[in-house]
Amino acid sequence: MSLRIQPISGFPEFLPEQQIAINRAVDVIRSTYESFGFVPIETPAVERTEVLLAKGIAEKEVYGLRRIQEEEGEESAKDLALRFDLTVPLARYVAQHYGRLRFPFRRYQIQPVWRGERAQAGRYRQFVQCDIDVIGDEALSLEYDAEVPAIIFQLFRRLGIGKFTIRINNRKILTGLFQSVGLTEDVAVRAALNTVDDLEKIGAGKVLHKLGELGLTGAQAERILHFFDTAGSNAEILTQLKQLEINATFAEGVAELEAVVEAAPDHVLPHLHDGELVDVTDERAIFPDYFRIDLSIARGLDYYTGTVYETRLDDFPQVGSICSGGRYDNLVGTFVDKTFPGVGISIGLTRLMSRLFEAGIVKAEAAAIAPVLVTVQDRAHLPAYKELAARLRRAGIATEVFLDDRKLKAQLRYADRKGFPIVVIASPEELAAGQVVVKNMRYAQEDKVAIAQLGPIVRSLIPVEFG
RNA sequence: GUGGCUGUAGCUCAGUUGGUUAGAGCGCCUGGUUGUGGUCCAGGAGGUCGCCGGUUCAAAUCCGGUCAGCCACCCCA
Repeated sequence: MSLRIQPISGFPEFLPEQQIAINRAVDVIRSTYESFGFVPIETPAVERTEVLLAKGIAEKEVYGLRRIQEEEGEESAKDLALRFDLTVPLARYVAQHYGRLRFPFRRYQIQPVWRGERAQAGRYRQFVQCDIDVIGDEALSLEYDAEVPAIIFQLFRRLGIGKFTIRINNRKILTGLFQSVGLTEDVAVRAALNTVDDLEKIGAGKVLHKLGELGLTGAQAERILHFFDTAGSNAEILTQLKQLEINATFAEGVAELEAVVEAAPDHVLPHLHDGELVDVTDERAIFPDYFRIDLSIARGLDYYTGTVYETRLDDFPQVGSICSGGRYDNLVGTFVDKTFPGVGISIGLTRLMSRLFEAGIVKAEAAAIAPVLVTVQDRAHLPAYKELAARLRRAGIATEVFLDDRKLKAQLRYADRKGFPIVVIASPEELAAGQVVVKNMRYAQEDKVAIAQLGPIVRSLIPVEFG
């Protein structure tokens, strides 16, 4: 019998060498988040559909859940669904547990989400998000809006993903702007937000046309469009914005944006630490080059109320956003009659990693996760070979023993193909003499060493990427 | 969901105007005698040519259907 084994489009899986690289990236993400005091949580893959759709997420993007054989009265596909992001489940989680949480509640969450759209390069139907969010009780300082992009900057610098730009804006600026030309209905404002969000992609002409469809006169649409010509450094843009007298909402957005942009650099560590190595680059000095105001960023999700972020790789703009988020003052309030403003951001890990592999920025070569392979020459002495491995593991060195009955040649080929940097070889005679051969596969160099010295000697040969 | 392109070995692909036992590269296995991989050489395993139906003496090759994949739109990490 042969079943269909083709992959399902949009549901990615990776080879070991890639998964190892992904996991290493997750290690960096997790440790960076934790270094800022975020605590981990996980939430179920499944939520009630009404919870997921409470804040205007498009229904057609959500996967329903049901048993293949449903029974009468059982919760079905229209009642239960796979989560679409990690932010809405977080809001539900906070609404449910707020009595036992400490605020400001800082959590990170690294889990898959599902979206029912057609897959494409860099666009998946299942992908992993790495979120951080801060939720306040009643109030939440704008300092948190400033901290979030600083953390992301530091994290991406540690990951070494090449040049990127975190673009920031404040929705109140755009909302105020649209209100000033007579768009008062939420629906109309939202439509206008989505339109200008596409400015870079669809061009000025189409944006003008779409704004016209929303009821703006030609002059008003031109005025809106002209607003997006505002350019320069962050400070220059802010100066120009402050000179405009639009309305209270607009002014509030500008003030918030200014506060966030000014506070952000203080959250950046001056230098990157990688174990004992310290990069001499002044991270605070280069930060402004990676963190820029972009007035056309609006974000598609409805729940954002103020600050919004969107991050792209400078060399691969067509990939789209790899990390975005923002401020949501009313999301938790959807589920409980209290006020818990929040701000957060999400890294699209699957998209990010798949692009880094493609571009060769991250190398996925070795499929070995242990640096050492102990080969077996004489199966009559298997216990002695196993003891060699145990000795290495006791020394904290991950080690694999080749247990199949194959020739040494085949065992070495296996070591080569899988990418072990170090191989231990020993004949029964050598074992009896308390000695083994340690082979460095990369430099084709061998040394005969005393078994008693195996741990320290092997450790000195382990390449950095094996930790 | 809509439109365009594609569907041949594990992977990337070639297959002349339809004509004998369907090919290449990579990968995999074996060997090239002395415990030693990565290079080279020789040999080998592996395919009902996405699936179903039709035209034909004859179909991977033409036609119809179907399924799947890729790209664009929508939307977004």
